[in-house]
Amino acid sequence: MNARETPSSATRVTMIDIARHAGVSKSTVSLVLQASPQVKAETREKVLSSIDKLGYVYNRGAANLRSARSNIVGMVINDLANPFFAELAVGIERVFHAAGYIPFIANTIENPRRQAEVLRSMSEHDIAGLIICPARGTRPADIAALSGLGFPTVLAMRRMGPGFSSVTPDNLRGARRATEHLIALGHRRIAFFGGYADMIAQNDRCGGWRAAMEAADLAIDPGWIIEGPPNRDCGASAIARVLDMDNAPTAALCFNDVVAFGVLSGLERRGLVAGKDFALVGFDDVAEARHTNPPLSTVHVDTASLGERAAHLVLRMIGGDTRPEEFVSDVDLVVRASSGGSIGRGE
Amino acid sequence: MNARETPSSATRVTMIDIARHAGVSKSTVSLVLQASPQVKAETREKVLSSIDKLGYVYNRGAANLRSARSNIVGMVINDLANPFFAELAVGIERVFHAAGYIPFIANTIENPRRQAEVLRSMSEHDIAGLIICPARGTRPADIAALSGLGFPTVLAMRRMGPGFSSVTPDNLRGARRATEHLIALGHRRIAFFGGYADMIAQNDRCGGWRAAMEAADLAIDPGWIIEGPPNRDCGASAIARVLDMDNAPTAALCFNDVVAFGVLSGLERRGLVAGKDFALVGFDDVAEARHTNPPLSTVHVDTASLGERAAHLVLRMIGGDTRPEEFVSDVDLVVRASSGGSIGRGE
DNA sequence: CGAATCTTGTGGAACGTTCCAATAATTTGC
DNA sequence: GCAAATTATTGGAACGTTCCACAAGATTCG
Repeated sequence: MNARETPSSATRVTMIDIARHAGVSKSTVSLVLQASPQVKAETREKVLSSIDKLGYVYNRGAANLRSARSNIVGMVINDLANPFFAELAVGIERVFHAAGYIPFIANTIENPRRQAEVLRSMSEHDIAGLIICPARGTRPADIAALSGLGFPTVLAMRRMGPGFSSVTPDNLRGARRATEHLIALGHRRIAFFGGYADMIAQNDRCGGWRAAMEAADLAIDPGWIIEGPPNRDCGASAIARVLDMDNAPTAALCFNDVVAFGVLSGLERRGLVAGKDFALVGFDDVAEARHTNPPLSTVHVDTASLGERAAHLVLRMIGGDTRPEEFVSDVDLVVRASSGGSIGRGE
Repeated sequence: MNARETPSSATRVTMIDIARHAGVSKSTVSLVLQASPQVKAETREKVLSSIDKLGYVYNRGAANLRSARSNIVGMVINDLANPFFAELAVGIERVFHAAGYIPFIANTIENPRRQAEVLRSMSEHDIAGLIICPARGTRPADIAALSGLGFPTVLAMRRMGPGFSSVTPDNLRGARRATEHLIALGHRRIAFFGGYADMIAQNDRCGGWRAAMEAADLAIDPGWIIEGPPNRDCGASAIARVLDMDNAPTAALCFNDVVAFGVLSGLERRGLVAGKDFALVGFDDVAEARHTNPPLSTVHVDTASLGERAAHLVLRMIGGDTRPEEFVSDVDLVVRASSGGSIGRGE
């Protein structure tokens, strides 16, 4: 039935078996598998057919050990359940796959200890390169230590200054434009929800918001800045908290879309509707943002291409060109219904 | 400054270097690293300190080669951009990480050729086990071939009968209950959107819909079944197509939430609102479902625990207990606004 | 036609571990 | 205080590749 010999015994088929079966040396088999041009077509056929007959499967671990070259790359994500990071991962994976690399993936859930564990595990596996979205609390020294490990590293969604490759959206500019949009709609009291001050991305986005507020001569109530994990719950509780203030804001910029989704449910729970009773803008423009109730105004990030860019950068560095590069991708404000028309005006 | 000697030269630190530095044999170093109880505490300390001083990093590839045991597992997902699969992946990754395994991840985007490529790549890396959500068009023989490769395989979201381990939600029952819900609301013409008939999951979900229709003695117009890829576009175009029929349905069950999201935008584009002008139910209950406009009625799947279950199953099989298990997880109908009140009643 | 060159193929060492059998060091029992 | 038993440690072979230096045969060329 099956042309292949079923290897019922536990021993695996190796290059040596192929060599014996094809009547050549193991070196020749190796050459064939590396598609070396210096083996005669006829010999190649013989070897290939033996490989097929015996059901041989290449052992990349052994090859890697001997050649000191690996086709494994690492991908450290801090929140894979956030659609933004999932989209990013998809872009990265696509490029790596096309280039013949296969990624380890790890989800740190913003936990530095977990991050340290997976980084160690990945180095033990001798990865050729790494893309990492550093968990909150990662110190620059932690990243710097990676460079001693012998593989190129690209930071995603977090810059670390010259000397480190990174790929980020233009957080500051995006946040600033989103805030200006709210101001133009007449809002004077605008809040910022989500993220922690010790996260660089939060710093930039919050900084953009602050810059816009200051440029418009608007005072900032410290109570309008609600820190928290970048998830739905954070958004829901932030909006609840802020609406009870004396000096309640009439609009908010969120650290990201997921936080904004939480705000949406928080508003709904109080019978309020975004875009009418409260103006809301997110950040990232994940696919779901256009389907929310109401559709979410947000800062569009070209996520997939950001991921692809990161992957290409790693590949370039693996290729020997190790010059670091800091790539900042352009962003766009996408106005949908959640930032609304004209409430809060005239105040 | 740094206690570690910076290995400026290209040669990596190996167990032999540690052995030399600690004044023991490489075997002893190996024993220490395997936490063998048969090495004296004092020796262990010596070795550990040398490891720390020289900045040694364990080479799992070499270990794996010699011991024929791997701590890599494979995870083949067909659409990581779908939040459902992302949630699934998170659950799986969590369990594997805790058990000391590290996953390769690959996104097949429903492409069998890509799937074949990644499976080959994973076998070449000698994975210890595999969880796969088979791409559309995967034949049972393709999966059966995997079992000859020497690692346990668990199917996720697709059964393949006894002999194969799998983990799936109760698709048939979920779809049936969702449809009964729509029927109870008075709908008589109910459509089914998304997926292809050659996908098992679609078969089951569509089958559940059909069963409920038949049980209620409702005729099915073949035009109500719109096949397509399980993504937003499919939902958007399906609703557009169906609303122009003579015999237009007043409600629809979608293959999954993402398709339902597309229907939501399709409806909006025509100025219709789900739950009022058309009743809509999704499947999966991804996190975003409660934030859509209007919130989506859907069949709740306990995704994370489904993923965890799959991972535990693989681990059990790696552990030597290779009895296959078909796990079917319970589902629940979650009624939100999109399935609405009472339109379409009375025909 | 002999040397040089090119083409094709080869055997053995090496990669960094684990495993095994054997030895060395220590403790126990009487 | 000596054999036996136990505990700690060790050297070398092995895992499945790639790499290197070399060799045998074919071809070119003046």
